[in-house]
Amino acid sequence: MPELPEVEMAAALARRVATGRTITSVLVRHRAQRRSLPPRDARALRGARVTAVERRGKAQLFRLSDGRALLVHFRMTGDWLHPVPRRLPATARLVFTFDDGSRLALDDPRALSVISLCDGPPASRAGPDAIAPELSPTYLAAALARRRIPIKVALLDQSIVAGIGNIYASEALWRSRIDPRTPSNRLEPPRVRALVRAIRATMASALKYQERYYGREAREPANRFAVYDREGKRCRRCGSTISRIVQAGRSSYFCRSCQKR
DNA sequence: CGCGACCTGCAT
DNA sequence: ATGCAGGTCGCG
Repeated sequence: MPELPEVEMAAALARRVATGRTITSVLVRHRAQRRSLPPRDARALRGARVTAVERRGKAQLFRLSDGRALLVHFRMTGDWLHPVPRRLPATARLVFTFDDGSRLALDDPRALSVISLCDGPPASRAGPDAIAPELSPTYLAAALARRRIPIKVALLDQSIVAGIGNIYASEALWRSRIDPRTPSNRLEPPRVRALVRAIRATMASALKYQERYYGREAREPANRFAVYDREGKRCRRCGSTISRIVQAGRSSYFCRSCQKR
């Protein structure tokens, strides 16, 4: 579930559980997670106190009182599980135990999540966060002018904007009426402005959705997305049929009649 | 650039 | 059985 809004909610949960706590043990249950967090690193986490949990794009950063940091990336299907049931679900790939006895588990059916221990604040070449004021039309226009990749592919590039993934890229382009195939350097300033507004609106509404439904299983509104995964259905704005194309190996959904190049 | 690899589960 | 999935990296 993890694009910016989902990670934001997950980070808030981790913050509530872990801030001010000392890690007493780290259990790594899957080989894939052992690759990024080898046993010696898992052991080296014992006794570390978590001073803060931050989010940068889709990554979460657990700051430790000794200056080190734990970097967590959910990739495709990761999420936090809390509280952790007595009987661990098979998909619980890693479990933290804290000094107050509480536990926090990384739940990830596909086990693609990455957790790694850094000596200091990790250097990142991520662009501005999708909900940060630094994502200005001026900044984005300049970044887009430097390439000529399709705008949908540009939105997935975390070094341009951090936090947007495959779903919200399609959603933001639909909102701003931009064809996902438009070369990034051919977007005129007014359309870049519209795109920035659309990104913010898309993230805001997803955040609102997350606040309502995060951690609950049932009752997902069927109309959550305007275009994502709606191939063949009707466009809510103009009634035409939603198309699916593949860009950079990922599905893009859009309305050919109201999204223009 | 696109494409497979990394993993597992789900729908067809 | 096949193909697909909300992400990223490294390869040719």
